[in-house]
Amino acid sequence: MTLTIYNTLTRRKEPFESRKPGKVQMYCCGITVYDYCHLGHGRTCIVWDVVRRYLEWRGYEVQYVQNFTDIDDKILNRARAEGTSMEAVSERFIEAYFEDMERLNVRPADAYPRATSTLDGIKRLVYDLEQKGYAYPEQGDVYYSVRQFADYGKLSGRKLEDLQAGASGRVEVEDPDSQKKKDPFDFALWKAAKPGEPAWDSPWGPGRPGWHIECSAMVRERLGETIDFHMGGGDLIFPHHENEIAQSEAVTGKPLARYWLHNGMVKVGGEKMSKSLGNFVTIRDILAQYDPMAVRLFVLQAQYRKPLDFTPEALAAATNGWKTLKEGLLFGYYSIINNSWEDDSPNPNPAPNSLIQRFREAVDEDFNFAGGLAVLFEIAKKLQREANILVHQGESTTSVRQLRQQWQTLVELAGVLGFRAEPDEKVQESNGGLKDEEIEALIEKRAAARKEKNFAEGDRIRDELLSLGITLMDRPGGVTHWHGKNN
RNA sequence: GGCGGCAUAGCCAAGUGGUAAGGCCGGGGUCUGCAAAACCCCUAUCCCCAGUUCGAGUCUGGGUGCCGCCUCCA
Repeated sequence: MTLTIYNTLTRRKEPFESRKPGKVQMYCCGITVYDYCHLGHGRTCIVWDVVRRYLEWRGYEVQYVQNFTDIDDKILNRARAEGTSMEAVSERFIEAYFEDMERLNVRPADAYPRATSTLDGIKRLVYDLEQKGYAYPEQGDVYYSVRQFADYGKLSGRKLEDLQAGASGRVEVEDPDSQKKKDPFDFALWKAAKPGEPAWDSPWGPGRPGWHIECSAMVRERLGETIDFHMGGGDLIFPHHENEIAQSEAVTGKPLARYWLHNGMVKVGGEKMSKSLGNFVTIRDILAQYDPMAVRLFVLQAQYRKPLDFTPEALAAATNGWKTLKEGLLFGYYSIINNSWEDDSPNPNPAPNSLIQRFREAVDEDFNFAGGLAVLFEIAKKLQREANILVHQGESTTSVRQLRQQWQTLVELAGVLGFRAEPDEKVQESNGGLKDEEIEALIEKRAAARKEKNFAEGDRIRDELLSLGITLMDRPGGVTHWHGKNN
């Protein structure tokens, strides 16, 4: 079976071949640390986290690097507004980033280079570009000359003639800085220091790096001239990734990345979630209301390249879906099942698992996690059913060995998708503070009342127990079973 | 204006030319004094039109609608 991946560069699905056998190098454009992450960032992080996990599960040794942009106007503005330093602001939000990601169960990257720690590499790259005639200094700034790079536009599928300066309405074409450029699409590699701004020494005078150059420098420094995957949000295709290609490939003459992968945007009310529109919801706000794994499920149920609408209804649906998966994942922890496993001889030669095959076939097709999830749900539903039958009726028609194998399969596949389920001990142990004997006594009292057709009293006792989290089940034959919230 | 993408049941959503995965919601049934829990079952011809084909959600052309990008963006 072959892993097939949609490559933005070629606009096609291509069979995946790593550069070095068994090894994959990935670089993901991270965040500018001037605020808390919103769900859009969350989606990006979750999607590439799972891609990484999947590749590892497929047997690759993955090297994963993600940057923090910690030199930027927006960070500076925030620092000014708060009367602190750029460094203080970025430190704060980097810390918040890690907290959010830990909760979402996003595995840490192997390295998190920052712009401030990559200045030597950045300056070297700017110098190399200047030497090769791709960059020109202007009043302490240094600009990249897009006309020098013949392939400019190959990633985003644009030609310079097609580009319309200022079409996004974000930049004043009459901006004084624009006047320094030879071409409106030239972009800054290095910006001369302005009074009161943090600055670093350079051959072009004190200043700070432009945005695009840090990623080129980080990839070169940490991973090499050509990597396997370069990832990021779809809004980075142009100009950010286009410019990275221009910078890196002008110097090395080699492809920066073999596969360019982009995830779709999160939308709110039909529009892209973004800081500038003010329609964003931070991850921590969402997690105050929803289970992190429900958020993960919400993200992974959509094809990663398509837009994903954020609505309370969708999150609620994901929350319910997660309950099912969680129950399946916790199947092996139910003592009634677990105990009987002890005697079961280990499966010496597990047969080729068709469930795993189906999962792999689905996900191999351009990371179709939604398709893979269908397999997880199939197993989880089965286990949920079996667990209920065991709890309610005491026996199952499925062999213990089979159940265990399915549970292990579910745990394995859920792990690939980054789902984490922990038994909720607090709920499990709470029988409303009552001892088993006390509960049994109440049930007997209720049985007596019911025998006398005093259903009002019987229902009162049932409601009382229910309010303590104990559910009663009247089985045929007048037998009443009970269980706490968590079985 | 340019480039690109998307349109599948009430909602979310998968789908590699051969008669539509999965999730959520909802409905029906079994059981029950009534419930609860549990179990079982049910819910689409794929935006419109025209082609290619023995056969199209799946390819081609046209249309309509929505979205993203065009130097802040995940």
